[in-house]
Amino acid sequence: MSAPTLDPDSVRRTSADRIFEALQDAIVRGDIGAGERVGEADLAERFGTSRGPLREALRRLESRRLVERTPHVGIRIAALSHAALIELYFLREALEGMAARLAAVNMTGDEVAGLRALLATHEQDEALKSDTAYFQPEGDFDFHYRVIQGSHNSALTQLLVGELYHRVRMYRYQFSAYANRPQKAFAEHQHIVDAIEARDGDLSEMLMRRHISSARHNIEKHLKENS
Amino acid sequence: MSAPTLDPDSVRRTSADRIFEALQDAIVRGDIGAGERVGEADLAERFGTSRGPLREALRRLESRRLVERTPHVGIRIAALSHAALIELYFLREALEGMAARLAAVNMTGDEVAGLRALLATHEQDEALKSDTAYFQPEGDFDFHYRVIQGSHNSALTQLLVGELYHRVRMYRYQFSAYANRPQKAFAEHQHIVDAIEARDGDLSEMLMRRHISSARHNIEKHLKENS
DNA sequence: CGTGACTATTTTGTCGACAATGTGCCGAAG
DNA sequence: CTTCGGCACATTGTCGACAAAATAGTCACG
Repeated sequence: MSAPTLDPDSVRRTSADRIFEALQDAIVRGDIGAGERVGEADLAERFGTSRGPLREALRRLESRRLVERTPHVGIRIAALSHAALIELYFLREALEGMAARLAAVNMTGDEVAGLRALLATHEQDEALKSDTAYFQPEGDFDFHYRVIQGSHNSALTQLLVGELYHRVRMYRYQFSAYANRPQKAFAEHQHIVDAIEARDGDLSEMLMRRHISSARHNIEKHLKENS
Repeated sequence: MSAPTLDPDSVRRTSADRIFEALQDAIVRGDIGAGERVGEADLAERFGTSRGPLREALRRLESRRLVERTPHVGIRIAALSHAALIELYFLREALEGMAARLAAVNMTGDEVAGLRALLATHEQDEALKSDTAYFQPEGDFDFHYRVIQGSHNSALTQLLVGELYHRVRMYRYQFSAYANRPQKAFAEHQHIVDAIEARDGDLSEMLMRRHISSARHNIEKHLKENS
């Protein structure tokens, strides 16, 4: 039963798609420095393809604001600024607050149960790493991702997952001034799930907004200290 | 003083940019029917260019959700659905509510004065057309556009202007089930400006949310009647 | 008569070459 | 010595041709 090419989607995956993902990953992780100027020919050779697919990947990254382009001049990786990061968190507050409100109404019983199970696994991880006091980003993303999906509003989901989250991840990787408040964040996640389970939309939104607002304040504090 | 090439930006305008704008306009206005399948070669010939720039324009339209693409199959103009339109208005409620709140804090005195002046011109137009009871879309967009800009939050502005508004315009053109409540909308605009001028962020957000919510209810009513 | 596989056509994906534009360097004039 | 102008280089924009994939039509078989 082990088919030669078992990937269900990679068959349909075009070369531009692969470059897009690889490049996005490289940018998010900081392998290519923020603000750095890059040439199309270099990148094409680096990823083993021609300039055609590469340009398509770049266009997509441009629309996600991960690269900036000026005609006839070239492209550069998006520059990171403290102000832009704060703006992003204000956006998240409004959008994920809305998501939490909708999730309280629209999430199915199974989805709520899944969210609870996710928190249970986090609790175990947390118990183990309570000393290091380091909240691994992936778990946090998982939680927020599920709440967003739970809104059952596809326009909202696409906006958050497809546009904003990559930028948030980029900042998380490259400004290490983050989280370090795992217990608090975990407790807040719990309260949010409680409110969703109680189908209390108002409370869910309020708790989510406060959760993200706290994260923002934490970031602002770190940024001020390190400058 | 009439220079030969007086355009400040079109010098730097690439062919793909022109196609992008032209195609976007054609889609928004409905010259190309929603849901219709289109071939790259046809479009390229239709716009008098080759497939290279056209594909770049299509990628951009795809990221704005105006066209949908499946690899190796082709592209089709985004389909319009009632559900998607309602989702869009919920998004606007959250985002423009946030914009109004920020505008109340961040708008300069000149910007507020400009907003007042805009409403004055609307009032004149409105007085003339009060019988036809038809609120021209451009004026409404102008108002919302200025409030968004007044937020002085570039991430928010780019999101609303660069991603959402074209879709809203598309629905406005193609579902004619709209507005027909010019006096009410105009009065709501006035109240929003009042709140902004008073630097009352809470009230500004509330009024903007209610304004958009009313528009949504109006649309829902129209949609129900025409089906 | 219906269903399945195969082939042919159409459409998209990819590539390399050419043209156009912007940038930086170099030299000459003030 | 500084500044303006022109030239050469490098990079991006555009184009046409080729390759790969999917759809649709057709034919044979049950």
